Amino acid sequence: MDALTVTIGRAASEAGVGVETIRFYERRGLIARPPKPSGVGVRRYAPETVQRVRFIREAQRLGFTLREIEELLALQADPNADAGDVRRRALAKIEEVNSRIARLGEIRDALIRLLAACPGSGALGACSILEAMRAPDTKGETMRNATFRIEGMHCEGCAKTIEALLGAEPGVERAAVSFEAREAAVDFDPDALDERRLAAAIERAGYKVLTGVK
Amino acid sequence: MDALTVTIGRAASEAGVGVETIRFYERRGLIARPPKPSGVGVRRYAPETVQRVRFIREAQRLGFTLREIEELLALQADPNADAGDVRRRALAKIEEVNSRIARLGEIRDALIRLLAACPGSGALGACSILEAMRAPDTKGETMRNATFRIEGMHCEGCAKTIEALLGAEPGVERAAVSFEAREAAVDFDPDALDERRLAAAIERAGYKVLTGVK
DNA sequence: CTTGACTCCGTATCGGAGTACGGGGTTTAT
DNA sequence: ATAAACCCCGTACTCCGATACGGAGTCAAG
Repeated sequence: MDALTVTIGRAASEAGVGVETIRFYERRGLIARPPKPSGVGVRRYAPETVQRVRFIREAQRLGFTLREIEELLALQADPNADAGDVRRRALAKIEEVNSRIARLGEIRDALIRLLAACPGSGALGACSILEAMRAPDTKGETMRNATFRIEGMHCEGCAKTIEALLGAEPGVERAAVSFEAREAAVDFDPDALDERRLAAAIERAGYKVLTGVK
Repeated sequence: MDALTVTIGRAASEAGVGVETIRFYERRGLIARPPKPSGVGVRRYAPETVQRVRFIREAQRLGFTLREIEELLALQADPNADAGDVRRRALAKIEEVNSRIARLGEIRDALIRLLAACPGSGALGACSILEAMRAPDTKGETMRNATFRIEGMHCEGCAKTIEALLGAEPGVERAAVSFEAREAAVDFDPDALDERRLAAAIERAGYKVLTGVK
């Protein structure tokens, strides 16, 4: 019973986590599970394990996921690893955090605009906030957009042909066909026609539309 | 077969979601499941349902969770509801988003500081970023903090008594006992003593410590 | 009237990070 | 020596928002 080793409960409280969290990290392979002395009894954790758990928590605080932390730990054990690898990861994380902040900023701005336009009390029917949620975004409102994956095009000319015939369908506002991507993007009025009709139009020209494309 | 009603696939594509999403919302009770005509066959969705799904997506875009959206929808159906209720929710959401942004901002700043201090390449042992994760925070480093729930205190005097005797234990840096909260918070040196000893000290004075308190 | 697409419905799975439970065995303080 | 606290381990559940699967039934175009 090495005085430097500790039981799981002690290790957990020293690292500032729950016992179950230690076990969870073991299952995830983030920390090693120390062997039981002579097969039965109580495991004892080395101080390095506690350090490792602290490392994990600190990295989490910095926004890294457990999966990423796994990689950082692997890096630490890799003799060929370079400090630049860690630096690149930190940089990527900053980018990621920045884009999450930007996204949240957009949300906040939209909410603030709604709040500014809101009378603040009265009947719900007049609530401009609910109103805004009912009528999404006020642009491209009635148009629907569909994308088709097309087989059988031989050249740019085929693409232009399809583009023209899609544009000729009543209700189609805009049609773009890419020969390279083998795809067609169509903006159309859902009251006038639907995806099926558009696909049929393409097939009538001798091409094949793969179904189930998002 | 009312021309205004649509099948689930059509409803989904009009609302810009997948078929499974519609079903999921039905299970969650966010939208009503239309009855099947004469018990079998295919359900038909009213346009209001599509509107409702659009509302849900728009509210999601604004940062509301499905649970919150459920409340917004209930509000819409409530004749006693007021636009102020919606306004308050929007405001609370803004606060929430702001605090998430602030949290992410802290993370980003910490990462930026680490990156600034980082040499950028070389051996991993010298990586200041990993180093910072190994040694969390550089303040209050060796002290441990514990909280105890205490039964048997009669007045503020009891709390002061416990506070004094905890402070007298070797290794205790700071002890605060709240009579109102029935709790003690202790900062102590984990190398000198542990929670058990502190609890024992409290019990020696005639109080009861409830175990398993986080 | 066939064929292919769509629908029905229940159940299972994902990902991320744990938390909870239950029926044992082990330690430790008194 | 005994009770209280702690540990072991596997499995299941939590939250959140979907997505996927599979076998059977239904519908519409050609």
